[in-house]
Amino acid sequence: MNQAQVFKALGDPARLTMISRLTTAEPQTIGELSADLGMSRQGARKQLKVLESAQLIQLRQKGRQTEVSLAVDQLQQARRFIERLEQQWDQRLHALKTLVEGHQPDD
Amino acid sequence: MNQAQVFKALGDPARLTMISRLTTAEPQTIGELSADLGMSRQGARKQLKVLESAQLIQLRQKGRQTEVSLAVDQLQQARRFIERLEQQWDQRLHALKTLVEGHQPDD
DNA sequence: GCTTTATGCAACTTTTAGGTTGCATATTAT
DNA sequence: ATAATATGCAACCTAAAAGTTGCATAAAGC
Repeated sequence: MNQAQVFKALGDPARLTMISRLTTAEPQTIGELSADLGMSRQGARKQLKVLESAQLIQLRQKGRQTEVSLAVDQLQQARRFIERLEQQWDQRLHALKTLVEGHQPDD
Repeated sequence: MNQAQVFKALGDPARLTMISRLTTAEPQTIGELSADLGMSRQGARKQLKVLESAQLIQLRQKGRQTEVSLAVDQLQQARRFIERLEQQWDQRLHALKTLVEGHQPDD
């Protein structure tokens, strides 16, 4: 799984709305999730496919309807990715600070 | 600042590379950051503009060159956004679990 | 069996993104 | 002064994304 792809999938208001809805109630059917997004059912369906390819959701056939559930793992990985960036960034700052202090022993 | 816009900005390999580079060395000039991305300087410049509109980086003119630095705040907000989603999700699971246990007092 | 519901898929249009080339310009170095 | 460097901006091209409409179909309800 490509990290950029996951962020890209999250980078759309409609898709972010659907993800957010899934955190509060789950599973939901494709029909439920596709309502009130200001677009056609088929339009929403396309966005769900994007989320599915990014492995942010899972689909499961249930009779004539399809249940959608959140794949929290992928969300977690996205968060951790950002976390690592933040860590790298401030590790560098600390290293820099130590270096500077080393050159000025009397603080 | 729009949350989807930030994720969208992160949702491209070249842009993610630039952000990542900035966590390890900063500030860098536009020229430095634009090298080795497999695209022209002007192409890279466009991507930097995307990152700037998403407020993930800041530009600062310095003579004939421009320094680019990371705006960690925005990264932090993105991470927190995902964190909140994860929290909502597992708060719901706990609520559900409690509810179920309430109905089956003898576990 | 007939109808309604919940979907799927393909073709098409329009908008946005990603990237290029070409040229202009201000700053620094010689 | 001239040349080299570090940029900027606009026009253009191509490809991908976002969304639509129209039609097909399997499952459920009556």
